[in-house]
Amino acid sequence: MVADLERSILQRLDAVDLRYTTGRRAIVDGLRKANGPVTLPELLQLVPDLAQSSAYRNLALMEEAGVVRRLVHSNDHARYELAEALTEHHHHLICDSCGIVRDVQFDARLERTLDKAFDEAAASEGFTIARHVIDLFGTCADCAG
Amino acid sequence: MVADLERSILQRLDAVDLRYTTGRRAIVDGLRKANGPVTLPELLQLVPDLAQSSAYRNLALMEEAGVVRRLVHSNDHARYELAEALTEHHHHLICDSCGIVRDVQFDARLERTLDKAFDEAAASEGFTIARHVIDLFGTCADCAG
DNA sequence: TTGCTTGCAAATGATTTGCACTGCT
DNA sequence: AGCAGTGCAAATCATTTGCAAGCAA
Repeated sequence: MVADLERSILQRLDAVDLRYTTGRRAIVDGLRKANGPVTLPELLQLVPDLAQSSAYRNLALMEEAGVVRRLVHSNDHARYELAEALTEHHHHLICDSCGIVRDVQFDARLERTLDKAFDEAAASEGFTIARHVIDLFGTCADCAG
Repeated sequence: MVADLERSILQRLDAVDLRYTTGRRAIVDGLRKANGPVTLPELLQLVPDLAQSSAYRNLALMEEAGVVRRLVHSNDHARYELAEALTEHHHHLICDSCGIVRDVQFDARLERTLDKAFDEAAASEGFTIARHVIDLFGTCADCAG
Protein backbone atom coordinates (compact mmCIF):
# COMPACT_ATOMS: atom_id res chain seq x y z
CA MET A 1 0.00 0.00 0.00
CA VAL A 2 2.75 2.39 0.91
CA ALA A 3 4.54 1.39 -2.28
CA ASP A 4 1.42 2.35 -4.21
CA LEU A 5 1.37 5.69 -2.52
CA GLU A 6 5.01 6.32 -3.29
CA ARG A 7 4.57 5.33 -6.90
CA SER A 8 1.58 7.56 -7.26
CA ILE A 9 3.41 10.51 -5.77
CA LEU A 10 6.45 9.92 -7.96
CA GLN A 11 4.19 9.84 -10.96
CA ARG A 12 2.56 13.12 -10.11
CA LEU A 13 5.85 14.82 -9.42
CA ASP A 14 7.37 13.46 -12.60
CA ALA A 15 4.48 14.84 -14.58
CA VAL A 16 5.52 18.36 -13.64
CA ASP A 17 9.26 17.72 -13.70
CA LEU A 18 9.81 17.66 -10.01
CA ARG A 19 12.22 15.24 -8.36
CA TYR A 20 11.16 13.18 -5.40
CA THR A 21 14.01 14.34 -3.22
CA THR A 22 14.87 13.39 0.33
CA GLY A 23 13.40 16.61 1.61
CA ARG A 24 10.12 16.05 -0.22
CA ARG A 25 9.97 12.48 0.97
CA ALA A 26 10.46 13.72 4.49
CA ILE A 27 7.59 16.14 4.11
CA VAL A 28 5.31 13.42 2.75
CA ASP A 29 6.30 11.13 5.60
CA GLY A 30 5.60 13.90 8.06
CA LEU A 31 2.15 14.42 6.59
CA ARG A 32 1.47 10.70 6.67
CA LYS A 33 2.48 10.35 10.29
CA ALA A 34 0.08 13.04 11.44
CA ASN A 35 -3.52 12.03 11.94
CA GLY A 36 -4.87 15.24 10.56
CA PRO A 37 -3.67 18.24 8.64
CA VAL A 38 -0.68 19.98 10.19
CA THR A 39 0.56 23.53 10.34
CA LEU A 40 3.97 24.45 9.08
CA PRO A 41 5.52 24.81 12.53
CA GLU A 42 4.12 21.39 13.39
CA LEU A 43 5.54 19.95 10.22
CA LEU A 44 8.95 21.40 10.98
CA GLN A 45 8.87 19.62 14.31
CA LEU A 46 8.01 16.35 12.63
CA VAL A 47 10.74 16.91 10.08
CA PRO A 48 13.80 18.45 11.72
CA ASP A 49 16.61 19.73 9.52
CA LEU A 50 14.16 21.14 7.02
CA ALA A 51 14.45 24.79 6.20
CA GLN A 52 11.23 26.71 6.62
CA SER A 53 11.47 28.19 3.15
CA SER A 54 12.02 24.78 1.61
CA ALA A 55 9.03 23.44 3.46
CA TYR A 56 6.84 26.24 2.17
CA ARG A 57 8.26 25.98 -1.31
CA ASN A 58 7.90 22.25 -1.57
CA LEU A 59 4.43 22.23 -0.11
CA ALA A 60 3.40 24.78 -2.71
CA LEU A 61 5.01 22.80 -5.51
CA MET A 62 3.50 19.56 -4.34
CA GLU A 63 0.15 21.21 -4.00
CA GLU A 64 0.32 22.17 -7.66
CA ALA A 65 1.41 18.65 -8.47
CA GLY A 66 -1.69 17.29 -6.75
CA VAL A 67 0.24 15.60 -3.97
CA VAL A 68 -0.59 17.96 -1.15
CA ARG A 69 -3.67 19.88 -0.12
CA ARG A 70 -3.58 23.14 1.75
CA LEU A 71 -6.36 24.15 4.11
CA VAL A 72 -7.04 27.57 5.55
CA HIS A 73 -9.36 27.73 8.50
CA SER A 74 -8.22 30.86 10.24
CA ASN A 75 -5.91 33.74 9.74
CA ASP A 76 -2.84 32.17 11.20
CA HIS A 77 -0.99 29.13 9.93
CA ALA A 78 -2.51 27.17 7.09
CA ARG A 79 -2.63 23.38 7.42
CA TYR A 80 -1.35 20.79 5.00
CA GLU A 81 -2.32 17.19 4.30
CA LEU A 82 -1.82 14.66 1.52
CA ALA A 83 -4.17 15.22 -1.40
CA GLU A 84 -7.38 13.21 -1.27
CA ALA A 85 -6.49 11.50 -4.52
CA LEU A 86 -3.70 9.81 -2.59
CA THR A 87 -5.64 9.02 0.53
CA GLU A 88 -9.39 8.83 0.93
CA HIS A 89 -12.15 11.35 0.77
CA HIS A 90 -12.65 12.66 4.27
CA HIS A 91 -13.73 15.68 6.27
CA HIS A 92 -12.52 17.51 9.32
CA LEU A 93 -13.44 17.78 12.95
CA ILE A 94 -12.15 21.03 14.36
CA CYS A 95 -12.02 21.77 18.06
CA ASP A 96 -13.17 25.29 18.85
CA SER A 97 -11.23 25.19 22.05
CA CYS A 98 -7.76 23.93 21.14
CA GLY A 99 -7.86 24.17 17.36
CA ILE A 100 -6.80 20.60 16.73
CA VAL A 101 -8.04 19.10 13.47
CA ARG A 102 -8.88 15.42 13.09
CA ASP A 103 -9.98 13.52 10.02
CA VAL A 104 -13.41 11.86 9.79
CA GLN A 105 -14.91 9.72 7.09
CA PHE A 106 -18.57 9.28 6.34
CA ASP A 107 -19.89 6.08 4.90
CA ALA A 108 -20.29 5.82 1.15
CA ARG A 109 -24.05 5.89 1.32
CA LEU A 110 -24.07 9.20 3.13
CA GLU A 111 -21.54 10.65 0.71
CA ARG A 112 -23.76 9.71 -2.20
CA THR A 113 -26.73 11.34 -0.54
CA LEU A 114 -24.71 14.45 0.07
CA ASP A 115 -23.45 14.69 -3.49
CA LYS A 116 -26.93 14.38 -4.85
CA ALA A 117 -28.37 16.94 -2.49
CA PHE A 118 -25.52 19.36 -3.15
CA ASP A 119 -25.86 19.07 -6.89
CA GLU A 120 -29.52 19.92 -6.67
CA ALA A 121 -29.02 22.85 -4.36
CA ALA A 122 -26.25 24.24 -6.54
CA ALA A 123 -28.19 23.86 -9.75
CA SER A 124 -30.62 26.56 -8.67
CA GLU A 125 -27.73 29.00 -8.64
CA GLY A 126 -26.29 27.74 -11.88
CA PHE A 127 -23.29 26.14 -10.28
CA THR A 128 -21.82 22.78 -11.20
CA ILE A 129 -20.24 21.16 -8.17
CA ALA A 130 -16.90 19.44 -8.47
CA ARG A 131 -16.28 18.64 -4.82
CA HIS A 132 -17.43 19.44 -1.34
CA VAL A 133 -15.63 20.32 1.84
CA ILE A 134 -17.28 19.80 5.19
CA ASP A 135 -15.90 21.14 8.45
CA LEU A 136 -17.48 20.05 11.70
CA PHE A 137 -16.75 22.45 14.54
CA GLY A 138 -17.19 21.49 18.15
CA THR A 139 -15.29 20.25 21.14
CA CYS A 140 -12.78 17.42 21.20
CA ALA A 141 -12.68 14.75 23.86
CA ASP A 142 -9.68 16.32 25.58
CA CYS A 143 -11.23 19.74 25.83
CA ALA A 144 -14.63 18.39 26.89
CA GLY A 145 -13.00 16.61 29.84
CA MET B 1 -37.74 42.83 9.19
CA VAL B 2 -34.91 45.23 8.64
CA ALA B 3 -35.90 46.89 11.88
CA ASP B 4 -35.54 43.54 13.59
CA LEU B 5 -32.11 43.13 12.15
CA GLU B 6 -31.05 46.58 13.25
CA ARG B 7 -32.36 46.04 16.72
CA SER B 8 -30.59 42.75 17.00
CA ILE B 9 -27.32 44.24 15.87
CA LEU B 10 -27.66 47.16 18.24
CA GLN B 11 -28.30 44.73 21.05
CA ARG B 12 -25.19 42.74 20.30
CA LEU B 13 -23.03 45.80 20.00
CA ASP B 14 -24.43 47.25 23.20
CA ALA B 15 -23.60 44.05 25.00
CA VAL B 16 -19.92 44.66 24.40
CA ASP B 17 -20.07 48.43 24.73
CA LEU B 18 -19.76 49.28 21.09
CA ARG B 19 -21.68 52.08 19.46
CA TYR B 20 -23.61 51.54 16.30
CA THR B 21 -21.91 54.35 14.44
CA THR B 22 -22.47 55.59 10.93
CA GLY B 23 -19.38 53.74 9.73
CA ARG B 24 -20.52 50.48 11.28
CA ARG B 25 -23.99 50.91 9.84
CA ALA B 26 -22.42 51.50 6.46
CA ILE B 27 -20.45 48.28 6.76
CA VAL B 28 -23.53 46.33 7.76
CA ASP B 29 -25.46 47.82 4.86
CA GLY B 30 -22.63 46.90 2.52
CA LEU B 31 -22.69 43.33 3.75
CA ARG B 32 -26.45 43.19 3.38
CA LYS B 33 -26.38 44.49 -0.16
CA ALA B 34 -23.95 41.82 -1.33
CA ASN B 35 -25.41 38.47 -2.23
CA GLY B 36 -22.55 36.56 -0.72
CA PRO B 37 -19.56 37.18 1.49
CA VAL B 38 -17.33 40.01 0.29
CA THR B 39 -13.64 40.75 0.49
CA LEU B 40 -12.37 43.89 2.08
CA PRO B 41 -11.57 45.63 -1.21
CA GLU B 42 -15.07 44.78 -2.40
CA LEU B 43 -16.53 46.15 0.77
CA LEU B 44 -14.57 49.37 0.38
CA GLN B 45 -16.10 49.77 -3.05
CA LEU B 46 -19.57 49.27 -1.66
CA VAL B 47 -18.83 51.71 1.14
CA PRO B 48 -16.81 54.65 -0.16
CA ASP B 49 -15.30 57.08 2.33
CA LEU B 50 -14.44 54.28 4.69
CA ALA B 51 -10.84 53.99 5.77
CA GLN B 52 -9.35 50.58 5.22
CA SER B 53 -8.11 50.36 8.78
CA SER B 54 -11.51 51.29 10.14
CA ALA B 55 -13.10 48.64 7.98
CA TYR B 56 -10.73 46.01 9.28
CA ARG B 57 -11.04 47.21 12.83
CA ASN B 58 -14.82 47.35 12.83
CA LEU B 59 -15.19 44.02 11.11
CA ALA B 60 -12.98 42.46 13.76
CA LEU B 61 -14.92 44.13 16.56
CA MET B 62 -18.25 43.18 15.06
CA GLU B 63 -17.04 39.65 14.57
CA GLU B 64 -16.35 39.43 18.27
CA ALA B 65 -19.74 40.95 18.95
CA GLY B 66 -21.36 38.20 16.89
CA VAL B 67 -22.57 40.53 14.18
CA VAL B 68 -20.13 39.58 11.46
CA ARG B 69 -18.57 36.33 10.31
CA ARG B 70 -15.21 36.10 8.66
CA LEU B 71 -14.42 33.37 6.15
CA VAL B 72 -11.04 32.33 4.87
CA HIS B 73 -11.01 30.22 1.75
CA SER B 74 -7.65 31.02 0.27
CA ASN B 75 -4.51 32.86 1.15
CA ASP B 76 -5.54 36.23 -0.12
CA HIS B 77 -8.36 38.40 1.13
CA ALA B 78 -10.71 36.96 3.71
CA ARG B 79 -14.42 37.40 3.12
CA TYR B 80 -17.00 38.87 5.48
CA GLU B 81 -20.72 38.36 5.86
CA LEU B 82 -23.38 39.00 8.49
CA ALA B 83 -23.36 36.39 11.24
CA GLU B 84 -25.75 33.51 10.73
CA ALA B 85 -27.57 34.41 13.92
CA LEU B 86 -28.72 37.55 12.12
CA THR B 87 -29.53 35.96 8.81
CA GLU B 88 -30.21 32.30 8.06
CA HIS B 89 -28.12 29.20 8.17
CA HIS B 90 -26.59 28.76 4.76
CA HIS B 91 -23.59 27.40 2.92
CA HIS B 92 -21.34 28.57 0.13
CA LEU B 93 -20.88 27.88 -3.53
CA ILE B 94 -17.36 28.79 -4.54
CA CYS B 95 -16.26 29.09 -8.14
CA ASP B 96 -12.87 27.50 -8.74
CA SER B 97 -12.40 29.68 -11.74
CA CYS B 98 -13.23 33.21 -10.64
CA GLY B 99 -13.38 32.80 -6.88
CA ILE B 100 -16.83 34.30 -6.48
CA VAL B 101 -18.79 33.06 -3.48
CA ARG B 102 -22.57 32.73 -3.45
CA ASP B 103 -24.87 31.69 -0.66
CA VAL B 104 -27.01 28.55 -0.84
CA GLN B 105 -29.56 27.19 1.54
CA PHE B 106 -30.58 23.58 1.93
CA ASP B 107 -34.05 22.63 3.00
CA ALA B 108 -34.69 21.99 6.65
CA ARG B 109 -35.14 18.27 6.14
CA LEU B 110 -31.71 17.92 4.61
CA GLU B 111 -30.15 20.00 7.35
CA ARG B 112 -31.65 17.73 9.96
CA THR B 113 -30.32 14.69 8.18
CA LEU B 114 -26.90 16.27 8.00
CA ASP B 115 -26.80 17.20 11.66
CA LYS B 116 -27.74 13.72 12.67
CA ALA B 117 -25.18 12.10 10.38
CA PHE B 118 -22.46 14.49 11.49
CA ASP B 119 -23.14 13.90 15.16
CA GLU B 120 -22.80 10.19 14.66
CA ALA B 121 -19.62 10.41 12.65
CA ALA B 122 -18.05 12.76 15.15
CA ALA B 123 -18.98 10.66 18.13
CA SER B 124 -16.56 7.96 17.04
CA GLU B 125 -13.74 10.44 17.49
CA GLY B 126 -15.07 11.78 20.75
CA PHE B 127 -16.09 15.12 19.30
CA THR B 128 -19.29 16.98 20.10
CA ILE B 129 -20.40 19.01 17.13
CA ALA B 130 -21.67 22.53 17.60
CA ARG B 131 -22.02 23.56 13.97
CA HIS B 132 -21.08 22.62 10.46
CA VAL B 133 -19.69 24.51 7.53
CA ILE B 134 -20.13 23.21 4.02
CA ASP B 135 -18.32 24.62 1.01
CA LEU B 136 -19.32 23.47 -2.45
CA PHE B 137 -16.59 24.06 -5.00
CA GLY B 138 -17.24 24.04 -8.71
CA THR B 139 -17.92 26.32 -11.61
CA CYS B 140 -20.35 29.21 -11.67
CA ALA B 141 -22.71 29.90 -14.54
CA ASP B 142 -20.60 32.74 -15.86
CA CYS B 143 -17.42 30.72 -15.96
CA ALA B 144 -19.12 27.66 -17.40
CA GLY B 145 -20.29 29.71 -20.35
C1' DT C 1 27.59 20.78 -17.70
C1' DT C 2 22.59 21.61 -17.16
C1' DG C 3 19.08 22.35 -14.43
C1' DC C 4 16.44 21.14 -10.33
C1' DT C 5 17.11 22.03 -5.16
C1' DT C 6 18.26 24.16 -1.07
C1' DG C 7 19.02 27.61 2.74
C1' DC C 8 19.53 32.15 3.95
C1' DA C 9 18.07 36.63 4.02
C1' DA C 10 15.30 40.06 2.09
C1' DA C 11 10.73 41.20 0.07
C1' DT C 12 5.64 40.92 -0.08
C1' DG C 13 1.05 41.74 1.15
C1' DA C 14 -3.01 41.22 4.06
C1' DT C 15 -4.12 42.58 8.42
C1' DT C 16 -3.12 44.98 12.85
C1' DT C 17 -1.76 48.61 15.79
C1' DG C 18 0.06 53.30 17.82
C1' DC C 19 -1.16 57.76 17.98
C1' DA C 20 -3.19 62.14 17.51
C1' DC C 21 -7.60 63.96 16.26
C1' DT C 22 -12.65 64.12 15.82
C1' DG C 23 -17.14 63.68 17.59
C1' DC C 24 -20.68 61.67 20.57
C1' DT C 25 -22.82 62.00 25.19
C1' DA D 1 -14.78 67.22 29.87
C1' DG D 2 -14.28 62.35 28.91
C1' DC D 3 -14.02 58.56 26.26
C1' DA D 4 -15.25 55.76 22.07
C1' DG D 5 -14.30 56.04 17.10
C1' DT D 6 -11.54 57.34 13.05
C1' DG D 7 -7.71 57.90 9.63
C1' DC D 8 -3.02 57.79 8.67
C1' DA D 9 1.21 55.71 8.75
C1' DA D 10 4.12 52.39 10.74
C1' DA D 11 4.48 47.65 12.48
C1' DT D 12 3.34 42.48 12.20
C1' DC D 13 3.61 38.10 10.68
C1' DA D 14 2.77 34.18 7.60
C1' DT D 15 4.33 33.23 3.33
C1' DT D 16 7.06 34.11 -0.96
C1' DT D 17 11.05 35.08 -3.58
C1' DG D 18 16.05 36.34 -5.16
C1' DC D 19 20.26 34.55 -5.11
C1' DA D 20 24.43 31.85 -4.63
C1' DA D 21 25.82 27.28 -3.60
C1' DG D 22 24.89 22.01 -3.72
C1' DC D 23 23.70 17.91 -6.15
C1' DA D 24 21.90 14.59 -9.43
C1' DA D 25 21.44 13.07 -14.39
